[in-house]
Parts: sequence; structure tokens; C-alpha cells
Amino acid sequence: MDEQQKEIPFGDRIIMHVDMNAFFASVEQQNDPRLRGKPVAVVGSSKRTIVTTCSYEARAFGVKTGMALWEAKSCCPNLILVVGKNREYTRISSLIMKLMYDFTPLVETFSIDEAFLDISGSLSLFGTPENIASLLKARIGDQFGLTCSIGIAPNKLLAKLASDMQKPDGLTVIKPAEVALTMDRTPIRDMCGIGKKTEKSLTMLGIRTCGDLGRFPVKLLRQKFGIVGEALHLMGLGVDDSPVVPQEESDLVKSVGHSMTLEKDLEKREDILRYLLQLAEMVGRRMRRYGVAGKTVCLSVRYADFFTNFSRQLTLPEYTNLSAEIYRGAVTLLDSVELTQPVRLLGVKLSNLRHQDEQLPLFEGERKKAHLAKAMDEVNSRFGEFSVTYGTLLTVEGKKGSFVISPAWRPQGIRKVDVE
DNA sequence: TCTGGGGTCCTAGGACCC
DNA sequence: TCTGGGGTCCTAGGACCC
Repeated sequence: MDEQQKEIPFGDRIIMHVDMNAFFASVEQQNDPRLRGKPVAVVGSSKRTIVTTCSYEARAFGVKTGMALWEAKSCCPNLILVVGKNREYTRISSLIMKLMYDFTPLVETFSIDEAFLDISGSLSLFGTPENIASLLKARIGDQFGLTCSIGIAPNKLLAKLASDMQKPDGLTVIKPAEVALTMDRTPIRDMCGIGKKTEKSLTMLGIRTCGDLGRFPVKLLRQKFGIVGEALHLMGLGVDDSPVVPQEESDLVKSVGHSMTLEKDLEKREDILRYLLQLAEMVGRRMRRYGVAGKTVCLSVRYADFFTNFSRQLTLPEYTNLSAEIYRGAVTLLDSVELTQPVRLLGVKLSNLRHQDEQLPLFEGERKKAHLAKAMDEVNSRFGEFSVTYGTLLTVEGKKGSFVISPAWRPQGIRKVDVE
């Protein structure tokens, strides 16, 4: 009897969710022993940045992700601010993901610090799910000095819920027989996919726990939320059939974009154009690195009042990944609106993507442009961001890692770099 | 002294085609 | 006389995630 229970503690599927604890801040503490045991917040480099991640020591003071710096400082005057090192986090992240492949080929990267593993087929090699979790935790701890929280459940939805239940360094298992009780005890907001707004709407229907949600008539949910109502019903029941999709099988990325909150709110068209050019260049470079081209350019704007956001999009006649064409699209969109306030944030995005044709463009002019872009990309990837770029972007104002560009904008537009 | 940046998915209306 | 219906593409906005 005991043996049988051990062998089949779950149904067909056993899914694990791994969530690195305070990932960025923990990496910083690991790399710099002086930060260990101290309240640390990882932040961006610009003046108007926010807390990206903070250490558990900082959380004890009430510091939270998303807080403005002044707010975080007022919670915790001794808070140590560290400017995030994205490359380092990406490097560690991919090494950790690599460890996971030792236990199953079915690893889905959910974000830089989270992954789902389908370990249904791994038990004969490694024993119980709990055993796999312990092994993985031990390896991550030994090799990187980092902790994670792990959830194990019959599906992704519940595995994610479970990993959230004990932090840091937790291990939580939800077996099929425990699902109903867990749903009754779980507030709807804890479920991945139910945010602030949905919580409010559901609360007005008298729904507070996932259990309530599961018992609520689907028909009414469907009336109020459409297709989402269907999904909500299943969430309430703890049902989720979605598979763990490994990287190799995942779809082509759907959009590539960059946005930036400006150091100062801008009003002048020429100032705004300077940033648009830079954003377009950043988007174009990544597109070319991915080997994709896109057709729809989207410009987003946030006004100084912070609450007014809008976007305009434009579908081009041809696919492109050239910065100059992305820029041109963004300028067209900018000129199609009348700005009524100073601008706080600008964003440029390219969507409607497809793999780039390997074949070189047909016309001589197009070929030259493609060659130029490629040469610039090569230099940039060898010597770092913006070593070579369009004329107007050349001057970077001191600060390392900041994207502030020179006020020396030449309205003539894009001056090409001489690569010959 | 105010509140980042990278994405995904869904909706709803309009244009246009058959 | 008073007007179908399905499909696709496009645009703008919103909810949600880390």
C-alpha cells in the first residue's frame, strides 16, 4: 500500500515550478559579501527609477518591488541601492536553467528567475518529486549560493501557486486529493492571472476564494467576462491542461520593443525625435540579432501627468528590421498626434514579426543598407552598446549605463556612419 | 519627491472582401 | 423596399505577468 502511494502520488502529470528568491538582490549579495545580511535594493540607473528587486532584509522594512526610490528610502533609510547588472543576471539565470535539464528535457523558462519543469517521466531515475526538488535546490545552493522556492502539483497553475506559499527556500506540494481544500483556502488574488481589476469584479460578485470561484455558475462568469470567464472557472477548480513548453518548441517572439522614461519631461519635437531614433536603433539591433523582421511599428507615449498613456501603430507595406525605417515609422506616428502635455515616457515597438529571409534584398540600395546595419551590429557587439551608431546618438553624457544622449541633435536626420 | 521596462493575450470597432 | 453573414486585417486600449 505504502509502496503504491509512493509510486503514484499524483495523477498523470507532475509539474514543478521553481522561483528564485529575490533573484537580482541575491546575486548581488552573493557577488559582494559586504551586501550580505543587509537591506539591498536593485534599481535602474536613471533618476526616475524604481525598486526592481530587494533583499529579504529590505522587505522586513516594508520595501517592495515597484516602489519609487524616495518611498523605499523612507521605509528603510539604510537601504543600499545597487544598479542592476542585466548581463550578470542573464548569465546566472541560463546556468541555473541548464541545471534543470539534468532532471528533465521539459523545462519552460517563464521569466529570468522562474521555470516550469514537467518531471512526470523523471521519477524512475530520481525517486520522488520531493527528492528531485531537494536535489535541484542543493545544486543551485552549492553552485551559486542562491535559494529558490519550489512548488509541485498536478499542473502549472497549481505548481506556481504552491511555489508562492513558502518563501524563501520553500518546498510545497499539492497533491490531487488536496486540490479542493487548497482552493477553498486560497484568496482569488493569489492565483496567477487574477489581478487587481479582476479581483475587484469578482469580489463584487461575492467571490473571495478560488473555491468560491470554482462553485460560481460558469454561465454567469461567461456573461460577465466572455472567454475569460471560462478560464476563471477552470482556475477556481484548479484545472489547467496547458503543457510545459521547452524553449526549442516555443513560438516565434511576437514583438520587440523598448521604452524609456525620460530624465526630464520633453515638449520639443526635436528633443523627442532624438529619443525615438535611439529607441528605433535599439529595437532594430535586437531584431537583427534575433534574425526577425516586423511590419507594424507602434509608438507609445506617457504624458507628464503619468496617467495619460496612449499608443499609435502603423503597418508598413514591407517587413523590416532596419533602424532607419523603424524610426521613420515612429516619426510618422508622432506627427499624426497633437501632443497636449510634456512627454514623460517614449516607447517604440515592432510587431507582426516573421523570420527574416536569408536571401539578400533584391535592389542594390537595399543591399547596401542591410550590409551597413550588419557591420554596425558587429562592431557594437564587439565593443559594447553604441560604440558605433548614427551621428546624432554619438555623445553619451558621462554616466555609465545611462542612455542619456547629446542635445546636439541635427534636424537633418540620420547621418550614416562611414564603414568603408 | 512622486510611481521602470520587457512582454502576452483579449476586446471591440471599422474596412474590406466574398 | 430596408438591408445577411463569415472571415481577415488593422487599430487602440486594457488586464495581466515578472
